[in-house]
Amino acid sequence: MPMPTSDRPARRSAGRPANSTITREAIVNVALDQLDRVGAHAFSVRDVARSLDVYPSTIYWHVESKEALLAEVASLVMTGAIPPRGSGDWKTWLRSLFKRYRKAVLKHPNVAQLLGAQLVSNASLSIDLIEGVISVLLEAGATEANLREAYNCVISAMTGFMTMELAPMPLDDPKGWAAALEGRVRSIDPLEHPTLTRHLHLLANKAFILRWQNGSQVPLTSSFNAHVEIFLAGLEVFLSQENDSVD
Amino acid sequence: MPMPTSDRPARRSAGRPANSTITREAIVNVALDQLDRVGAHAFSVRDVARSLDVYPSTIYWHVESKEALLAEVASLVMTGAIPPRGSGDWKTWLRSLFKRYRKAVLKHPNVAQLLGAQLVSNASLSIDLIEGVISVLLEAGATEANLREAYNCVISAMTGFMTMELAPMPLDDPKGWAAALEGRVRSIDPLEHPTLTRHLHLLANKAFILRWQNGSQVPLTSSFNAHVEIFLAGLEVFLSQENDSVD
DNA sequence: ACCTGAACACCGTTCAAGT
DNA sequence: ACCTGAACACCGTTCAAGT
Repeated sequence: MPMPTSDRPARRSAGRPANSTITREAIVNVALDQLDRVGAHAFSVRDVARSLDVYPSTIYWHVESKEALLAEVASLVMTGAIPPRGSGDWKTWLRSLFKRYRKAVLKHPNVAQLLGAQLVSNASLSIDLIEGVISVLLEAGATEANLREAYNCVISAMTGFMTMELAPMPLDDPKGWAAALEGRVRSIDPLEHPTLTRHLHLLANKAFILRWQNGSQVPLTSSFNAHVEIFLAGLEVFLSQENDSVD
Repeated sequence: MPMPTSDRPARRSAGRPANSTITREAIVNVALDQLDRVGAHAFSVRDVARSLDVYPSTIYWHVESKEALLAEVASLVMTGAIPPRGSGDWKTWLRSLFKRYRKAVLKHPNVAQLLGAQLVSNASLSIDLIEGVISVLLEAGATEANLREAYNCVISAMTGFMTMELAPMPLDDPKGWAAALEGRVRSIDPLEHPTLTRHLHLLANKAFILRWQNGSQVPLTSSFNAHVEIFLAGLEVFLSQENDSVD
């Protein structure tokens, strides 16, 4: 059957509709819903069209590609994640940035895959974020010689951890796969890997590579917080290193 | 035409072949080639089958799924990236780990997408890596109270930066997209974003969000090195914090 | 045991045609 | 301007059937 959905009774005829509900904004909202439900891998523009009860080609009148749609979705999730300036020193501002980013992404865990590994980030992360990071780094003592490096490290610190934390589990057979990994983890040879064996109880299902559930089911909050503090402490050391010629 | 390839003259008939060239290993090697050429997004098991001049279903006799195949490819790239124990102190070992990881991934940039954002990492990163990281962290002074956090930060520091650095550019229209971003970057309003404008020359095409080529075309080596040093310095601070009860 | 060949249930995207 | 309807060129995966 050629209908987008089989149970919807009223079929819209061609031409400009009286009630123009199919806006770009509506498409993006539905797309975010889809992404939340099925993940980036199973996300399809045909499903978005089905939810809106239109043909797939309709989507392409409002949006240029699947990629552009996902970029828009990602930037929707990111709105409001940048802290205002003037709230404390550089460490406070960066800490606030990281925490706001985490909060925003945890509301829609599947966007982490977009922000980290697809260059969607280029379109989704705002110019204001960049301006804020640079200002704060200069305030922290960054120079022409190390500003670029410090900036790149801030952006990667912001996104990197959560990209891994929220990486998707294998799609099919989630139960069997989890059981298999759990079995593999629990049957590690104590003779070959004594240290791992001794500390496995601390790590099982709460550490990268050794877990069978991802961050949306088992958040790694304390590790993320450690990650932030490690980065801030390290950045301070890094920025104070080449300052022998300044003072 | 039903043939997998149209130009190959000799078509294999069904049944067990005399020269059994289609091994699991051969499939993984061809898959790595494919991944290097087309990227994770365009990678298809049908293309792998075409390269081997067999039907797609043949692949599925040797390998359980596309996902499992990519996991195998990733772990192939990772072999040998773990430094041997006993070479210096914990900082030296971790630095060596990060540099080896970078070297291995740069040889096959498209696996970065697999290692970072898909949970392929679970299958691809080895148990030996875990054992090494834990040992070295204990040597560095990690306790039961912070081992898990430190471990998670090491793994994320290893993969996070490069996942972003090697994130794929938009597939279609790469030239137009690059020009568009370049234009957008160069036309930033100096009044609204004065700091960014002043330092844009340092960042253009060499910084996250502000670049139009990815890490395989424009490597961010100095930033990665800074990232490593920032992490190591920060980790040292982190591990020495709760040690007031020890000495 | 290992492969063919066909089929199933999907995709993203394009484009003429309608109103 | 905005949508239909059909089509194109693909996918991953399954499964009976061959040898």
